[in-house]
Amino acid sequence: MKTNFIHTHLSVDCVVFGFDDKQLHILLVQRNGGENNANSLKLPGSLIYEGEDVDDAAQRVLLELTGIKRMKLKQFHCFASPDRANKPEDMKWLDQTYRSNINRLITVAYLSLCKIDRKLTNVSKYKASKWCPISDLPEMPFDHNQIVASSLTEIRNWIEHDISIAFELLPNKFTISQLHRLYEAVYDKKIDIRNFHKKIAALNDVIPLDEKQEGVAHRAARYYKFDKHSYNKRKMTI
Amino acid sequence: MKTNFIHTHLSVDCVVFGFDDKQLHILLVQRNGGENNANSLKLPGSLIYEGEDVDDAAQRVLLELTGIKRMKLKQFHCFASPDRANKPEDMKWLDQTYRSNINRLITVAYLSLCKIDRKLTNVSKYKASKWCPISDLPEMPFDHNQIVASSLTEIRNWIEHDISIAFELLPNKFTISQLHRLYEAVYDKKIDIRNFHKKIAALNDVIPLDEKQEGVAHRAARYYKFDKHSYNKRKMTI
DNA sequence: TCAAAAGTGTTCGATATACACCCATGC
DNA sequence: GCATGGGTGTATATCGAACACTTTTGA
Repeated sequence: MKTNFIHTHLSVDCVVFGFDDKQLHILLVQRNGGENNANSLKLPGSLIYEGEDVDDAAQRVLLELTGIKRMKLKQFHCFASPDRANKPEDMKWLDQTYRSNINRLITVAYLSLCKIDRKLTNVSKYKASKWCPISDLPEMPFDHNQIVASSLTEIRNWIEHDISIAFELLPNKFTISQLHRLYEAVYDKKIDIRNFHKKIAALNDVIPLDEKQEGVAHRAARYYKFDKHSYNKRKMTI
Repeated sequence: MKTNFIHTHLSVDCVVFGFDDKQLHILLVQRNGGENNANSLKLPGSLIYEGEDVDDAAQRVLLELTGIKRMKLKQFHCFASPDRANKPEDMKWLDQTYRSNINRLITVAYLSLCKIDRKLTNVSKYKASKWCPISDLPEMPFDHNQIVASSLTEIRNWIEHDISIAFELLPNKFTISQLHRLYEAVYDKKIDIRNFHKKIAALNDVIPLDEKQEGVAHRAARYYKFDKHSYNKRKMTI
């Protein structure tokens, strides 16, 4: 009985969302060490270090991936199916990568957000990272496809409880139309534009600027900004 | 660098809520093996077995604790602070209990629900279990107090997304008044009783019975039941 | 002048909130 | 008859949903 208790390797995997004005994307990395299966993309992740909290491990993965410190992130689920890491190619990759006899791998999944046009300074082991539209994801190792699927419902909940995260996906100056398309992408449904304007106008922390688009072949849209500080202060006091 | 990756022991801990018509309670167990600190209560939990998913481990803990199969349960957070298991008395208890050199212990926390007057057939290692009101919890080992604190916001979210779980906390036949007190306890605020009646009347799956209270020193309240099957069917089709 | 996207108000129904009195029962 | 909790209705405010035309700009 006692001997049935196991210790296990624990990893974090990060689902980093981006938005390109049309659809949601996810940041994937090349699985390195697997030269033979060259087009093998996966979620960025890592085993946790000794003395490292899982939140810190996720921050570390994101820093190595993007060069950005203290990104917004949210733990959303622990995936621990005993079958999740037992495909032969996945076991082989684990052996090659960590040179450690990994009998079982459990992962804690995180959501994060990144402006898609942000320059990423990849300081990590990853050869390359790539934005993939969620409508056209490759088959990924382990249960990464399942993790992404469940992250989609999570990002909706998150936005509902905290609008400020929507603005992590947009440029600092954005148009209502961009925000509108983002919401349509997140909720995967049409949203009436007039009602949407009203809703945004009611938000004190989304502030219209005097600036407008230039050089567009149609009426120029006004730019807005999001006042993070005032939003956070307001949130505190409620 | 590679040697910094660790494997860790992984446990599940369950926060089982009950309701006694006045306040929420949590089911705690005696920490066994700790004869010297006799009044040491903790959350029921266990290390996971080889080949066991965390959800299954939580189900197993609940079965051993209550004798009930397939209780409703919900994973809500993974607690992995490196400091969470380094109090001397906690380390000593781990050694005694698992006879295994546990360098680090990470836990996945679960919410569950149980009718407080249900007879529990404790088939487990636990000497005793005890319902404790959430307003008067003992100091517990590890970060169990913190786990309980965060479970409180979780149970609100859960009820909001799935009313049916409220009825896991009440007898099969209940009065509106009981349900009302439950909601007041969960949200920790007064709720207008007339509006509450209206709200419940609008729920198709809360069904008034012909039966009433007997032997009470005031007007007898009507009993209601919750039609789980019709609720689930309805939920499917939406 | 045309194409393309921006911007703008009103109405309606549903939902949440506030609020106070009579009813049934056992003692 | 009184103490205790059960049960009921109305008015108002708020929110979300539906719906179509005019404006600005570059090509």
